[in-house]
Amino acid sequence: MTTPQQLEADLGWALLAVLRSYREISEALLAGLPGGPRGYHVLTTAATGEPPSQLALARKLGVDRTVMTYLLDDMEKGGLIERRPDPADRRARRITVTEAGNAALCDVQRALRTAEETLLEPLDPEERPVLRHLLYRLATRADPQRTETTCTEAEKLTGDAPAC
Amino acid sequence: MTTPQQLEADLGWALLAVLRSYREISEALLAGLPGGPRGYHVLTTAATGEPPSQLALARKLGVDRTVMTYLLDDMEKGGLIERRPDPADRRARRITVTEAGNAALCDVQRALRTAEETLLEPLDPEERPVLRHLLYRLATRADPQRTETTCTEAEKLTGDAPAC
DNA sequence: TATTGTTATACTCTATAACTATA
DNA sequence: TATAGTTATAGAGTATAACAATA
Repeated sequence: MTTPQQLEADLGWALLAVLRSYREISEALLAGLPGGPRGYHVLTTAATGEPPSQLALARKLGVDRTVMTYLLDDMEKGGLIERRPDPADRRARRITVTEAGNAALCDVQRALRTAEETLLEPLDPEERPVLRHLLYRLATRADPQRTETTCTEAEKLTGDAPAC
Repeated sequence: MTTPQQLEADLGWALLAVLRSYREISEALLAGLPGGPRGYHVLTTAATGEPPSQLALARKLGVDRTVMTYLLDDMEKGGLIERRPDPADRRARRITVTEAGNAALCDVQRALRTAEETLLEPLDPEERPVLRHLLYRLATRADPQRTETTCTEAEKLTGDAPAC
């Protein structure tokens, strides 16, 4: 029979399986959002700090810049983001999140928080933050610039009311 | 500023980022294998226990059965697997791993083991098995039948020599 | 000359539908 | 009638190439 060490050897399989579960439970939540899961990542990235260029967004999400054009087209039509000219470089466009975009982001974030806890339910309550912490440290190692929007932060940037 | 709790909130992002790193470092390893990452998963699944049907494999990998046909075509051409008629159901085919397939599986598994440790290097040595364990428990929750091939087991099944 | 963003095109991947053979 | 597997076709998603504007 296989030992626990051997059972836990296939890290890639485990990662993929967990991500697949995550996608299943979050799919419904993100279905209404223009751009889906990617649209959500664009919102979280664009809502924090300096409005990023399209190219910076594309690199951060790991997609081609042409894909980013189509994605932002949808999100702009949906009223979630705006393309503003970069005063320092007239080739580039800065992606800013609209009020509606911030509202949508907050809604989705709250729903995702619940969905994530559902995903982690098989673990003991004290194990859940451990997994989050370890995963996050690995993830930021791969992308050290990463910072995350919180609802309150997003609202500060737009000068918006609470609601979140 | 964001607190650690807030920073670690986006589980989906962290999972995806880590999986992306994993794919980067394993890409080269799996490039030569017919079927790539999926071919590897087919090998690990088919090398353990009863040779599965194509449909069972498709469900386990989360792909359409037509995709499985093409995937197995490539792997059969590459000499890694064989399609054998199921004696109990002449519609179905049992996928068995050839000797060459087992050898390839062992090679890839050994290389992946190293690659995984590279991925986990940012963590302290005692944290690495913790992450593996937590991820694996979540993953098996989603797919409770999961068992994993070990090289020695695969060799037992084919009556093969060690080499791994 | 290189870079940002857009558009058109081609390619890859995946799913749908129709078929054969079994059950 | 339903299921396992195959094949052909259509669709979605993605990348490549060419372009305009700017650096």
